[in-house]
Amino acid sequence: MAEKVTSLQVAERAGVSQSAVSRVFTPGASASKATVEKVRKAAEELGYRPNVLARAMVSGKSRIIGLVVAYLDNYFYPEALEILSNALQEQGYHVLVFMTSQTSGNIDGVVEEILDYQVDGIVTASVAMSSDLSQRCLQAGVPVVHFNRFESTKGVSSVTSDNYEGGRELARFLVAGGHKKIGYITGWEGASTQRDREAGFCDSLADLGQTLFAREVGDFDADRARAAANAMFNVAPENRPDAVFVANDHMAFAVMDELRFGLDLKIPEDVSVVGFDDVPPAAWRAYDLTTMRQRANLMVEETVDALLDHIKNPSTATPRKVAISTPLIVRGSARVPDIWPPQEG
Amino acid sequence: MAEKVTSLQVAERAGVSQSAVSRVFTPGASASKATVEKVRKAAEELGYRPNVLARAMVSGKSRIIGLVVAYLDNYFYPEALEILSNALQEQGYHVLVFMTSQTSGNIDGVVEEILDYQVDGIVTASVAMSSDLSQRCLQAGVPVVHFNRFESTKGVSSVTSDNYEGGRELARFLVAGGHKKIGYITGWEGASTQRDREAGFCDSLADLGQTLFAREVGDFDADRARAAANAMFNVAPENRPDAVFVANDHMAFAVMDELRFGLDLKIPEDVSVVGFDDVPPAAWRAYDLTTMRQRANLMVEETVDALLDHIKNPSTATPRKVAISTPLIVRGSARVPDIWPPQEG
DNA sequence: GTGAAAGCGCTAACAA
DNA sequence: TTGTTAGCGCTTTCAC
Repeated sequence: MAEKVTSLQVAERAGVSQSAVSRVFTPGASASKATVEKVRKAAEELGYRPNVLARAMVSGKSRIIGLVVAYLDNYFYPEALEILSNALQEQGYHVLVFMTSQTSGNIDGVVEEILDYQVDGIVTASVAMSSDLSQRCLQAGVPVVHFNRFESTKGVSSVTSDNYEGGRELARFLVAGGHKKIGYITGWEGASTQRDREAGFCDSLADLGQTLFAREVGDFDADRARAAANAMFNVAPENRPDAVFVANDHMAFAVMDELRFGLDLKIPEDVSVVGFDDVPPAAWRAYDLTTMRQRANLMVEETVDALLDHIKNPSTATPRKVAISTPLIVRGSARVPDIWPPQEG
Repeated sequence: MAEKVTSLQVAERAGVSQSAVSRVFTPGASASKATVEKVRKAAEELGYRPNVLARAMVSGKSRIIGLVVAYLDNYFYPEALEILSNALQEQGYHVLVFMTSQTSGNIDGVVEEILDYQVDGIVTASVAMSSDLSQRCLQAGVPVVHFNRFESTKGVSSVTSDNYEGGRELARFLVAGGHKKIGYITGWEGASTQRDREAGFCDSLADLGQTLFAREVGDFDADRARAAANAMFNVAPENRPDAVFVANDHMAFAVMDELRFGLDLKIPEDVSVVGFDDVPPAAWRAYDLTTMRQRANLMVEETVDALLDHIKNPSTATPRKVAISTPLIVRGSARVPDIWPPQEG
């Protein structure tokens, strides 16, 4: 077992001081060409690599970002995680993952654990933490950015889609498609994403002279969504919506299955279905779901941007509340208006 | 910005030595009831929490596990990641994620980076690393376990499904179902999972007096699988397979879509389709895919078990090669034999 | 440009 | 049981 090689050993072999070795491996440091060469050679021969943890201790920068994430069964998150992790890696950071569940209210405990690792920043994906805790992070000088969850807490940044406007657009689309009895299956009602999507949808509906024809709670859960679909559609034909907005794709797939296979309804002939997220299966032919695209790449970009800004300029950086616009992806699960997009003027 | 609270400050406030504080926060240490109380109180008041990194430096144990993972678009991995992360958390470890791509052969570089974090162990999910690198890890005293990828390298553990036996079972199922022209769409041919599934499938076919009727390469990629399906099925009817085993579910969905919507074939009437993994969408009614279940929970259990064994008993632990059996999940995408499971005797 | 020296916050002997 | 002491491997003044 070839034991750990330290900078001191490299120094001895290169015939320089230990601090010289440190400088060679420190990006912004100065060393003569000769020294650099000697050191690199010795390091190479010994298989030396700097100990990130030791560096973190003295510099106070761990280059670790803590990520709190709740549920990976919504396929938006694996996608986002992949992009986020890659983006951070490119900046020389790495992601320490902390799983938690939305319901098991131990999120605060998880965040404490994260802080113990002296992370340089925290990203929470779709989980809410107490504003108490947010304060603790701020006080500890650890910037927090909420991904896909708007948080009004002062001082923390959040990056989401423009869920409100996305909801509005969906309503316009459905109404333009001639639908008169429009239903909505909600996400988890504690989530800002859910609230914003619903508010935008209903406001827009109102603008167009309609109101929600039916509403059921889905909690962002496939099983509950299925039940919601049943409650909403397993009724006399005249009480059946002719279109339904399901608060995210994950639920929408379950709803479509229930509609087609459970209730023998045709999509979009009997009922139009639209979702939100545009996760990969939305594009699968069996679903072909019309949905609002959450642009994970842009969201991540903004997240990383905000995070690094706070890390690098602790005093001057100002919290951001970013809302990314969501293009409507028109596919086959909902009747398409004759005129779409709407004519100008 | 309430600056970092150190154990020294707690010590002063509690009127004890700094090491007393350390002991109170070290699981297996001894301290009198009185001391414990004083220290806990002081720590509480100051909001003290031990610095994991400092602890790691001196103890040599970081309680960080490095996870190298390639592609999260196969939904088996998010699932596995979630279970793994939770299992490790329960043992007081955390997961540092490193993304890489199968193709971009920089896996070795990634592993070097991992080592820099002084991780206590490494899990690679479905990626191969050079045996050179495996050696480096062993030499550094960092145990490696390969998840879902068999590696013959001496000294490293691997946990997979019993892919060979799974392949065999699928062949038995298809043949018992009366299929005579059986095709196979491969995964990435460099993967042990792919090789084992195919070997088992073909060996079993041979035992039953058949051979592969058609074979196309799918590379575990949805697009390539679609193309493969087209190449295999867009032919004169008599040259068309009556069943196809697709090397994983992720590809199977694309194949089913292509068969139904591209070629207007009925599943399972015109062609039976079976997959491997049993990811959540396999159970969605629109696919209802008959497939071999990879039991992620058991696989993770074995992975964690092996890893901790190596970490805790560096000298005595012996590398393990675990293969978890895979139950066949019979759904509607393939014709079901009249007699199934086969009668004994 | 370079080396000496002082720690970062903690654990682990060692004495007491 | 407790306090004292010596580092873990590194970055960073500070003289030279």
